Formats: sequence, C-alpha cells, structure tokens
Amino acid sequence: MEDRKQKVLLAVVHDYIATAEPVGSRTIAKKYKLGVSPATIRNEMADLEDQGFIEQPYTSAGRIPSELGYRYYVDFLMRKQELSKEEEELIRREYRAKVRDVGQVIHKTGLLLSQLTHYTAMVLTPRIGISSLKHVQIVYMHQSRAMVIAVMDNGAVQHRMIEIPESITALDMETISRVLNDKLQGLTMKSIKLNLIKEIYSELARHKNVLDMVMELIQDSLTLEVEDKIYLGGVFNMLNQPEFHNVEKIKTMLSIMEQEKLLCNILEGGGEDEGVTVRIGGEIDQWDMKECSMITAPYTVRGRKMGSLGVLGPTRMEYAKVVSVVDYLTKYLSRTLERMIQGVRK
Amino acid sequence: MEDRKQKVLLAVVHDYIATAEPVGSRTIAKKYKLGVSPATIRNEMADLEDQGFIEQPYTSAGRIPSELGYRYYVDFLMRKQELSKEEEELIRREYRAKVRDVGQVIHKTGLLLSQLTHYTAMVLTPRIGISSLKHVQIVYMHQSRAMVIAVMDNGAVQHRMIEIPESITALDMETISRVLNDKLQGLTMKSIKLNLIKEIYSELARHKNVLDMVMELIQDSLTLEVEDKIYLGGVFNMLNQPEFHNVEKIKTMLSIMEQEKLLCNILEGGGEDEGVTVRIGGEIDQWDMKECSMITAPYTVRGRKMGSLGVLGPTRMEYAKVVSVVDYLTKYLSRTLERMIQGVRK
DNA sequence: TTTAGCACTCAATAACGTAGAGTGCTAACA
DNA sequence: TGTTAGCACTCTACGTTATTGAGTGCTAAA
Repeated sequence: MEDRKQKVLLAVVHDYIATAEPVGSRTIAKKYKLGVSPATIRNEMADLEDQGFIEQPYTSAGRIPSELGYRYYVDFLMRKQELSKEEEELIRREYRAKVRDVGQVIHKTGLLLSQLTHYTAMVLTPRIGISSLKHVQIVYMHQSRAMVIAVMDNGAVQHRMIEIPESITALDMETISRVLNDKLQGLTMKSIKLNLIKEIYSELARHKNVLDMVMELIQDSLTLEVEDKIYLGGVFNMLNQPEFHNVEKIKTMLSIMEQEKLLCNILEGGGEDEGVTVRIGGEIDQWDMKECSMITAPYTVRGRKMGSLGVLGPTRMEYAKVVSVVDYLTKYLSRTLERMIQGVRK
Repeated sequence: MEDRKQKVLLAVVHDYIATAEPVGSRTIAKKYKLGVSPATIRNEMADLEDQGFIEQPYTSAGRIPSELGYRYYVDFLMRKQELSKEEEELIRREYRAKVRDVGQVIHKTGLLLSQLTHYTAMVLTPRIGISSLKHVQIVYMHQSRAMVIAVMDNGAVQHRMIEIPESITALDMETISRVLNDKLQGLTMKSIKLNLIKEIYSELARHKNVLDMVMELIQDSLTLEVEDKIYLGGVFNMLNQPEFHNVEKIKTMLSIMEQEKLLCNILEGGGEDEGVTVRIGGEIDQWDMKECSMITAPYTVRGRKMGSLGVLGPTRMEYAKVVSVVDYLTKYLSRTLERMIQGVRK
C-alpha cells in the first residue's frame, strides 16, 4: 500500500480509537498534518473504502475502520508501546505484596490487567496436568473424624474430612498412611493397577471402610478434572465505552460474562501456543461479540502452557497499549508461577 | 388501618411489583374486585398518600408504593409463599451432585439463589473463627523443594512450597515435623509463648532457615485474616428489571458489585444474628442503592453464625417469594455445611 | 358514604423543521 | 497526472410543537 494511504488509514484508526466518532477528511487534514488538503484525503479515503479498510456508517458521515482495517493496522502499522516506568513499578509492587498462593496471584494479575488497560480482564487458572501421588496423610481430628490429605507431585494439595469408626486408633491411621505411601507413592492414575489395589485392601482388610474413603480422595486428586476457573475483572469498564451505551448490548455482554465455561473456551480459542494473539470482531467466533476484540496470550511454566489470560474490549480498542500490557503481564505471571509451583512434571 | 385501605395498599404493591407501572384507580377496580368504584378507590388512595404509604411520580400518574408502603406490606400484609415441589426438588438435586468442598457448596448455593429468585445473589464464604493447630507435616518433593502442610482443628488446611538446603534429609524433615507437632499441637496463636518458640529453635538449631519458613506458614494459618470472599451470581438478572434500563444506574450498580469489601459489609449489615432480614431502599445504608432492596440471612453451623447470604433486587421486588427462598436455602446450606465441616470450635 | 361526570395535568409519542458535518463531483490549477 | 477549491447534496442529530391518553381531584347528585 502506498505510503500516504497507510498514513491516512493510520489517522483514521487512531482518531477513531481516541474519539469513537467517525473521522472526516477535514479532521485528518487538521490534526494529522499530512501536508495535503482535505480533498486529497477524501480521494484516498474513497480508495481505502473500495479496498475494504474503512467504511461509512451512513452516507455523508465520516469513516470508521472496518475489521479488515483494524487487522491491517495491527499487522503492519501498529508500533509497540512500551509500559511507562510508573506502570512497571506498579506491577512490581503489587506482585511483591501478595504472592502466597496461586489463587491470589491469578487474582492480582487480573486486577492489574483491568486497571492498566481499562478494559475487561480474564485470567484462566492454571491447568496443572497429569500428576502423580507424592504423599498421603491421615490426621486424627476428634471423636470420629479424621482429615485425609493428599499431596501431588505438581504441588496440588487436596484434603477431605472423613468419618471414622470409634474403634480406630491413632496407630491404625499411621499404619494406613504408611502402607499407602509405600505402595502408591510416585504413581499416576494410569499406573495404579488393579492387583496393587487388591494388595492394599488385603493388607489393610480390617479398615476397609476408612480405606474406601481415603482411596476415593486419592482417585479424585489424581483424576482431578481441573475445574477451569476464571478470574474476571473490570467488567464495568466496558460500560464506559460509548459503544456500550445501549442497554441491550450490555445485557448480551453480561450474560456472556456469567457463563464461565463459554468464557474459558473463548479465551482458549486463541490457537497459538505462545505469544500474544489479537482477535478482532468476528474473528472471535462468538456471534454476540462481533463488536469486541480480544487480546490473549498463554502463560507458561518451564515452557509448558498452563493457562491463558486476556483482555476483552470494543473493536475500537487501544491495541498497541493492550498488546504490550498483555505481553508484559504474561511473562511476569509465568515467572512468578515458576517460582511458586516448580514441581511440574517434566 | 381499616381493612379496605389495606386491601387497596396491597393491590397497589402487588400490581406495581408485577407490572413496574404506576397503578391507577381504574386498574385496581378492574383487576382486584374490591366491589367499589374507581372513585372510592381514588379517595382511599388520596388518604394512603397523605399517610405516606404510596406516592405519585408526577401529577396525574398512578401511584407507586413508597418505602414506608413496602415496609408496611412486608411487616403486616405479606403472606409467606412456600416453595413449589419442583423448586424443592431442584435444590435437593443440585446439592446432591457436588458437595465435595466448601467452595463448591457456596458456589452452588449462590447459583440456586439467583436462579430461583431471578435477582442478584450474594453468598459470603464461611468465616471459620479462631483455630488451633492440629498437625504439621513436611513432605519432601524433589531436589531442593518441600511442601509444608498445616491442619487446623476447624478443618482448614494450608500448604506452601518451600526451598530447602540440599543437605537436609528426609529424616531431618521427619524430626522437624515431630518436634513441632509435639510442642505446638492444640495451641492457638495466643497460647504460643515466646519461650516455647525459643525452645523449638534451640532444639532444631541446625535447621534454622527451614524452621523459619515452616513457622511462618503456621503463623499465617493461625492468624489467617479470613479473606471474606463473596460469591456473586445473576448480576445480569438486574438488567432485565425495567428500573435498570438506564445506563447510568447500571454503571453505579456494577461498580458496587466489583468492590468485594463493600459488598461484604453491606451483606453483613443486616444486624440480626438469625432469621431473614429485609432491608428496603434507604434502609441499606449505601447511598447508591436507594432503589434496591436486600433480603439477607445468616447461615450457621451448630448455632454459630458462619456467614451470610442474600438477594439484591429492585425495591419493587417479589418479597414474599424471595423471603421464602432465602429462608429455605439458609437452612439447607447450614445443614450441608454442618455435615461437611464438623470440627468447629465449641 | 358512594358514585358519576368533567375539567385539568402531564408524560410520552409523533411530526416537523433546521443546522451542521461530511461527502462526491466538477473544473481549474501546478 | 496529481492536487485543490467550490458547491450541491445527503443524512443525522436535535429542538420545537402538536397530539394523545391515562389518571387525577373536585363537585354535585344518589
């Protein structure tokens, strides 16, 4: 595309992103100093419209970028916009404060994401993957209650309260723990064979019903269908966007936001296994989101994809800024998780 | 209040709840068969307005209930509306399905609450209260990593990954675990004395840095500022209410919904330690919520209040229905939690 | 005490006119 | 051949005005 045409397109995109109003030739001539008259710009715009990069909402209004226009902008015209010193400082500070458990980190990340971009942030909780058993422990609580705890090699911990017969002693529980650890340690769900289980049951025949409950927890922990949880933040930022001044649109938007499953699919739909993905309007294959764009990226631990995060905004989004923020935060999150989890299966 | 006046008030409240339109005298005469003409009803309405139970949005419109009117309705006129068989069945089924951990139960309850009422549901996670240490365990993971697990007597479990010197052996970790269990078991934060800690440190002097990290986890677990989490559901139900067809209102609403802390305070502001509380309009002391009502109730385990749940809707809310649902679900939730948690401090 | 009749009020809706932003086209210009 | 000024034309947004209709309050009769 000729240089001047690109400049005009860039002007349209920038101005529309900034003002949310259709952009006219006069405005461009005045604000963007291309050194030519409005009439010339009009000619260029007519061409750009023919080629499908911009469109008119109605005869004799200004132009707005089409999806194709945004796409061209993102792919060829956009220049990465680094974070400011203050923003980097903010991120560093926030992460320092609360880095205790994974949930908190995810939460914090989402908060930062929505604060920095002023759009809606979505962060998927890490999907840990296949794990093996590291340790089982039965802790006597009181009367007829005990706590079973299972630790996985990937650092996940599950616990459950169980009811135990009055007759059982602390020693019994230690025995059970010990036998289970001996037999099952290091095994994944798949590698636990039927006769191994039989063996355990025969060895601990006296405690069948306790064993039942413990084995159930172990099984649950090992097969754990990771209940893809998602953190959502800054939903109400969307309402400040003029394109959502229509109640109907807000409604469809919010109803999507309440369907966690759907959101997860959309978030994961980015494809690529690494790097920032930009999806514009219809490229998100969710009919109700035609007027939105998403910028997503997976975060990793030791090179393995653990989950994704992303930003949802109107197609008229500040792409340059958001791409930088998403990129920066994914890396930061990856590093932080790496330090926390570690024990991921190699 | 005279009988007929009550009937008129009731008619106004019912009709306004159903239609969201100011109610005129003709409508009442037609729909509610009081056996008198519109003119008579007009007179009664004029009286009711003088007494402050109903009001006119503008001259020559119908009447709508005032806050006082709703209050009178809730206190004297409203008749409890039992749940239908289908609804009870739904609740039972949903609870059967997933009752594994506390988080899931809270989530389910919120979902049900919003589904059954078609308003916004809020459920506070249980606040467990002072706890004492039941068990500490250090589990070796791999290379220089270990997992510390602390179990409280109230059934809470905390875990954290720590870094350990290569030199440390599995036996060492067992020793540390054993010493800590011996010394600290059964103690609350308050009852751990300084010289007890010194004693531990001197006994395990060799492992000072490991001990540091373990003690930190124990301290965190025991002091655990219960991070009042809240489950929110059905926010978008609000948008179906005609009173929220105004974008500005939706905005203030949503911005409140994103402030968890604030929500917790509001939810807890109900006062009473048991039973369903109805707060109408300004009775919620949150300025932006003048046009909303809340119906809340605390849930308990063994008679001790653990948290609250509630429903937020427009002042024009189906009070009778919602009160029943809230009442029913609090009891159901209390029973379910009782079965799950048990070990609460007596 | 109740009711019919009637004048009056006021929001909501529709109908109309106007202003302004922006275009496309044409013709002149470099 | 590319650029620019001029101008007629288009279409939305907005403000003004008229119309409708629901609902009231008051009065006087039953």
